[in-house]
Amino acid sequence: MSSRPTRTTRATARWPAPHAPGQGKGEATRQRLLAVAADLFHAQGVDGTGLEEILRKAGAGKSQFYQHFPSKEALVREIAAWWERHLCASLDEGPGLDSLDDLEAWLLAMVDQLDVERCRRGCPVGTLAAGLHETDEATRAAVGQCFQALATRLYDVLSRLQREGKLHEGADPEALTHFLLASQQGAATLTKAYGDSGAGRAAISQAMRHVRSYSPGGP
Amino acid sequence: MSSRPTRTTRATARWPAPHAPGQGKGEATRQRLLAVAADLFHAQGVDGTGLEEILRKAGAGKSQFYQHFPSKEALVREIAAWWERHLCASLDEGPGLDSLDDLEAWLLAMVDQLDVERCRRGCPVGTLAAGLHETDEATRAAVGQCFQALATRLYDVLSRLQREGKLHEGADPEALTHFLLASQQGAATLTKAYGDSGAGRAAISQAMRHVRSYSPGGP
DNA sequence: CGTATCTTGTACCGAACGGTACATTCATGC
DNA sequence: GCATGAATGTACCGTTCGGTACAAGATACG
Repeated sequence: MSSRPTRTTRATARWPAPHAPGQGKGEATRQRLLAVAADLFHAQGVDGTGLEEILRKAGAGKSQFYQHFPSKEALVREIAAWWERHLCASLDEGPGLDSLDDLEAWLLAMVDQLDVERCRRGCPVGTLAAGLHETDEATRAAVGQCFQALATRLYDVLSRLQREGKLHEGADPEALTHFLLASQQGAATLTKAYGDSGAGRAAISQAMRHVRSYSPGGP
Repeated sequence: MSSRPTRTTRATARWPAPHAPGQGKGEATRQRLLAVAADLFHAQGVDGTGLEEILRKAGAGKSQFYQHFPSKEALVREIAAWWERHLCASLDEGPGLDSLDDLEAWLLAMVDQLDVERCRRGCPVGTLAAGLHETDEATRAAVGQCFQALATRLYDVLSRLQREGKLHEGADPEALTHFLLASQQGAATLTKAYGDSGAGRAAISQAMRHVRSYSPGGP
């Protein structure tokens, strides 16, 4: 391993201060640890995943892990933030949700993803939430913030649609935000429990029917 | 193996066949183990709960445990069935859900229960579902069956309301069943993640608004 | 009482857990 | 080349894990 191509006598700026966060080989290891942990936590839960397994699949040693994270608990919090970054980025960078059809497509795309995983996984964030212990307040806050961030995006979409006249004035964007997020979470839970996405799709379809009832064109 | 069923000289009935399911001191221990495990799994998840902790809180030894359950995994499956029994019983024995108001009250009562637990727990069955590992098919089936049983009850209620004219003919009781179950699950997840039941209540309130849209009297 | 059977407590197993210590390797600025 | 400090590999810590073995205690029948 190691390689390190690109030696250049001048232009040292290429190897820019090891551990100046954001670059260097260590940062790559850190990102690998995060990605592997996110995947394993998603597949088997936090308590069902040992550090050793994460380390093995990321090809890292324990000392590397503890250089980047003070504890497994801290890693879990970072994983919550990791999902927040990834999910929000896919919302912010996408083409934007400009209609109720877009919104429904976005929700159904998440169920499609569950199908790709053979309906044996749930929502990654929901899995983190369910795995919280009663006393672990710091992690709960991190997971809550992740949902909060998603809710904010959803709220922005709904209130913009309302401003554009695509949703009645009487609609309550905040309530609908919680409603859609809950539908999504519940759909993921049922999909995983049944090992089939049929019930989840039906739930989301009904949920969107409700949202459309606030559409000027009628449901 | 063993058993020794119902020898009767006369009136041996006092010690009625140890392990003839349903009586004896062993059965009481078994029930204590089930109740303690159900509570701990609910609070900290399956993987977050060790056998020793269950044993300690139930005041039992390991040999007692392994007399009743062949493994921890089998215990988890029994816990799924345990919740199925308890939740269905509370539905079957209750006064019955004879109106949409009853239905909404039932859903909100579950959120009330979350509040009692300071919003630090989710739905007990949903927690089991989320804790499933990708490969643990037997347990997934047990959890799925628990949801299925609840869905059946819900479906019966909705189709009866429809038969009684309290729901349009156009309503789809099966789809609404999945929809309500998902809303309930999602509400529980959000409640636990936020540490607050506000969002969950809003979601359920919106969900019932949708169901009521199929009510003849209008939403 | 004697004995057979069931029930219980506890010591123990190997493996895996989260976490620490520390010596080595590697890249880099001087 | 050399010193420096980050990056890495690995051995090890005490604890807990799920599960087993087994001896002592309790109970019913002859």
